[in-house]
Amino acid sequence: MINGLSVSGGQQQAAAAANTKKTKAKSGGGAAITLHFAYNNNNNNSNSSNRNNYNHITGNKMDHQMSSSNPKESLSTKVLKIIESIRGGGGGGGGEATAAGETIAGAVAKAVEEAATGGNSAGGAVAGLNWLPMPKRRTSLLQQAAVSSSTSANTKEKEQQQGKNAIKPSASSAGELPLQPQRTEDQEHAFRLIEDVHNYAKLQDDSEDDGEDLLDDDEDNDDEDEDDDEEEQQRMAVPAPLPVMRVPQEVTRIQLEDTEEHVDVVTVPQQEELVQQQQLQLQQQTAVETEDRRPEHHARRPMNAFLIFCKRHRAIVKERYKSLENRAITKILGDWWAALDEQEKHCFTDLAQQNKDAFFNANPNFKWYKLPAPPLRTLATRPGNATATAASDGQLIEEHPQQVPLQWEQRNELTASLSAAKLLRGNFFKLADETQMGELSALLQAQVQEKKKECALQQVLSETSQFLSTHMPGGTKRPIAPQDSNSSNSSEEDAGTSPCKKAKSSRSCKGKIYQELVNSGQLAAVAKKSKIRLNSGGQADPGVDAAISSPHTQVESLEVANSQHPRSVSESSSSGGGGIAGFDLEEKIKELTALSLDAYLQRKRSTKKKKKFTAGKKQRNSNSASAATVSAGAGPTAGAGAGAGAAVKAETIDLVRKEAQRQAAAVGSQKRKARKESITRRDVSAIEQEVASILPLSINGCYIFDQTAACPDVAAKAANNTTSLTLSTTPSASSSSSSASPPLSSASSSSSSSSSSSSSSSQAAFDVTSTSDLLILAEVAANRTELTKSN
DNA sequence: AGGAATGAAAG
DNA sequence: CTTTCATTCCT
Repeated sequence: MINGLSVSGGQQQAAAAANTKKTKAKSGGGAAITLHFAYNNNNNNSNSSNRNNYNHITGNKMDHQMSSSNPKESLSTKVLKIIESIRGGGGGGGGEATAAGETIAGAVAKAVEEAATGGNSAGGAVAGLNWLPMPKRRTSLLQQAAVSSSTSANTKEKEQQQGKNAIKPSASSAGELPLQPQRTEDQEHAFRLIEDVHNYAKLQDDSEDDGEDLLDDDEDNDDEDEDDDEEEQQRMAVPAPLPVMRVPQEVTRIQLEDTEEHVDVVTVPQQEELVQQQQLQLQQQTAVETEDRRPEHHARRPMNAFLIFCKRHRAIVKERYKSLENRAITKILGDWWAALDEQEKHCFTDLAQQNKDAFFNANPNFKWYKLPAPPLRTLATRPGNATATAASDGQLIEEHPQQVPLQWEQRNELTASLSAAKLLRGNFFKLADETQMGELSALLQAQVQEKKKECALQQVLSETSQFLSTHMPGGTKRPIAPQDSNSSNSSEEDAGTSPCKKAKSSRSCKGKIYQELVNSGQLAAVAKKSKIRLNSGGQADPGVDAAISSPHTQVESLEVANSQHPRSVSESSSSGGGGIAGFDLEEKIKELTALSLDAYLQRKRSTKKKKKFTAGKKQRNSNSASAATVSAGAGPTAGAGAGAGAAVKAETIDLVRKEAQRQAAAVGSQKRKARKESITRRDVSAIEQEVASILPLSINGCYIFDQTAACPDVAAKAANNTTSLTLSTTPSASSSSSSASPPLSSASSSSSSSSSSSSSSSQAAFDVTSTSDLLILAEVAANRTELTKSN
């Protein structure tokens, strides 16, 4: 029943959206208002940063309207009746809906009024939506659905019309009209249409949809086909009156999933212009999302421990060495990983194992080898690339997807998703009943934005760990299409199963939430309120951010993180093992203790020193010139940190290489040959060593290495280092010193290393100064690579 | 059985 | 391109 209501609303809205040309202003406006209202009530918690403002605004408007307009019982009653009638076969759900309807009757009536003003019945539907068990997301979903429908409607309408005949147009017209009977017939048609739509959707994917639901849609569709036909029919029944094909799908998705509050944009749109703009944006976003989503058809391989490690620490390393190329960072990460103890690795390996288990659980059929080598994501999934590549891929995939790829995991996911969806539903209901309802009432009565935010935040925080985190993906949709796309598919249902996707989604949401919190300054309060897990989960982000953002505190933060996180990690790991609850791989990753890069560097230093002492004495001879230069540069700079090491460091290169080799050998984890790795590792080790030697200086000097500006000392040191480095490098071979301009780093290093293995560009490395350490590092890295290559 | 190949994340 | 790792395919 409830679903039906929501569905109806969604349809209407969708229809309105579809009709945008015609009745955009009225229908859209009314729908938007109603949506807003609903959103406010339900989503208070949801958090979204921007939304709050909009929501509040809308809420205020709503209130005014509410107060001003007398509830039209007749309308409300009609709506209720209609809903009931729709529910008809629904059964159990009806009772709840009715009860809720009574309580909310006033709201509904108001909504109806609004709708009447807008010319749409959407208001009623929306009001109905408010109660819907689906807590936050539903409303948002509904909104999204409406939006997506509007956006997608444009695109899909054609297809639908083509495939489905004229039904849709009639529907659109009907959609404008208030809810009307003939549901049985309509329903039937709707069902048929829906099925068709599903088929289309499968083919086309979810491109239109939000970004979240792709998998869900697929799953839903499949489920429908296989299992959930009945449920879907019931659900679908509501939408039937409205012809729009897409809406039903979206609605179903909404029900199952709980996307999130993307609606922000949607919420605002009372005015035509705004609506149109939003629609445009949405369309673009949706397009991007759609594109992104498609590639996901194929389940991605679960990340291994190392990748998880990279995911967790890449940002940290990158933060420290901004100038370094991603590849160089990867190398460092690889070396770092190699340097880690089993215990340290255990967290990651364990998490990887869990993730893998969950993943295979989710899709038992998954095969590592996708023989046909489907287009897959490659670049497409990537955030930056997503659009262009995704588009092409998406098209390709669209046609094929189901046909070929069916095999993969979809079915499995579907099955799993069903269970997950059920679980989610149950949870949602609980959530809706407990949290939101109370808040809704409270909100209705007293509307304090702050309170709302707090409540929302609290709830979000509390819930985030479990559901929201998993579902959140859509929240960020608009701003960040790619992530959403990734997370979107599996996010909901996968909650139980597909970690990766969820993680992404959760991330973005959390990030937003966190930002909001920070902005509002309520973070602390919220954290306190939320407590425990929230702290681990919620703070995890902040902690990371803080660590990254504030260089000074980095070390401390890292330490703190280590101290704190371990608990969380242990908890997560332990709980995760049994917990199951959606595997938020991201959360877990975040929770994983962030190993301190400093510790790693120090280790390296120490190892180097030791080796140097031992081996250094023996072989100081080899490259005296280079060593001398290096020592000269490094020695002074090293100062406090390296201290004794400085002089010793002079040996550098040869020793470094040897050490690298030794380390590689020592690592031994490698099953395979030393092969390239030895080479690469050599490079890496060399780079790291150099970096370490250099960095310590900066670190010691400022202790916080803000990198760029940081302290004057740092700059000076950087200059020194650069010179020394350049010197050291120059003698050997080419000069990586691309430093021409500050922005060099990656480009320069890459170019130098790749392009000129020889000494093509030996120029002024001295310029660097500005970027300081990072640049130096980059240069060093480049030099290393060159050196290794040359050698 | 072992080597080669593949792809997972992230720029 | 780059890392490690897990997996599969091929010889």
